[in-house]
Amino acid sequence: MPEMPEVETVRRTLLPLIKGKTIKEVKLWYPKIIASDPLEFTSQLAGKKIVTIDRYAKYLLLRLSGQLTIVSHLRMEGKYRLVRASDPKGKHDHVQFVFTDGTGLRYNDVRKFGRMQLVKTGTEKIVTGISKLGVEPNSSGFTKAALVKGMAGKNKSIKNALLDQSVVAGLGNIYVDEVLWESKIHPLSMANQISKYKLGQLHDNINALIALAIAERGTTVHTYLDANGQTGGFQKMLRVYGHQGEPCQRCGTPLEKIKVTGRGTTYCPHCQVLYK
DNA sequence: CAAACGGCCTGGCTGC
DNA sequence: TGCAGCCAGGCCGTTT
Repeated sequence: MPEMPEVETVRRTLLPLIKGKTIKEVKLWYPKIIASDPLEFTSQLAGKKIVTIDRYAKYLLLRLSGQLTIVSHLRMEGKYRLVRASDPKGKHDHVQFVFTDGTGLRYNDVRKFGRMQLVKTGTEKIVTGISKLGVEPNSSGFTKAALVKGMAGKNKSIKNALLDQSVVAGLGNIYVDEVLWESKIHPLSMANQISKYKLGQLHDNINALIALAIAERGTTVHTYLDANGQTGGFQKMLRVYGHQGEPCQRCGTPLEKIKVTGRGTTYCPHCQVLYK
C-alpha cells in the first residue's frame, strides 16, 4: 500500500524512465481509472511530452507540455512500469501511454482502486482529495505549532486523525502505527487530549520516520514495487505493523492487534499511553 | 461543519 | 477439493 515514502520512490524511479518522451496515444482498457472525462483524457494527451514528475503527499503529478498535469493516485496497489508498447496486456493492466519511440508506460492495478485525472497545471486543487490535504512531513509548513493546532480541532482518535490527511498529509496505515509506537501514544488516544509536549515528540518522529523510509526506498509488505519492479527496504525496520503477537522491542509485552474505525491497528498495550 | 460509514475492487487465506 | 466468508485498506460520496 503506497504511502508517501513509496510514492516518492515511484516518482524517483519512474522519472528517468519516461522523462522527455512524447505520448503518441493513450489506451484505456479500464476507463473507470480515469476520474475526469476519459475521451478528453485520451484526446488531450496525444502529442504531449513528459516534462517532469512532482509529488504531493500520496499523489503523483505527471507534468506535461501544454500546461497539463495528470494527477495520479495509486491507492492500494497501483503500479507503473515501462514496457514495449506492443507487449501483450497483462490481466491487471488498465492504462497504457504509448510513446513515439515504441515504448509504453503501463498502469497496473489489481484492485482497480487507483485514479488518474487530467487537469490544467496549477489547478490541482480542483481534485477532491488534494483540496483537503494538510501539510506534508518535513515541509516548512509542518511545524509543531501546526500539529498542535490541527489536533486540537480533532474530536477523534489520533490514529483516525493521522489517517484523514487533513492535518498531516501522506501517512497511511503502516506509518501511523509505526510512529505512534515510536512516540509511545496509544492509537485510541483522543487527538485533542494529547499534551503539547507529546505532540512535539510525535512531530519529530513523523519527520524522522518518513525521511528514513524514503531513504530505504519505502516498505514492501504485500505487493508494492517501484517503477523498476524493485521492493522497498523499510519492512525490515517495522516495529509493530505485521508483528502482532510478538514481543514489543521496548518492553517485551506481546503486541496486540485491534480495529480502529475499521483499520487493522497494531500497538503495544503496555508502553503506548492512552490519553482520553 | 465534523464524524461515521458503506462502497469500491481482487486475491489470499481460513474454515467447513 | 470446493467454496463461502472474511480481510487487506485509501479515499469518496452519503448520511448522521
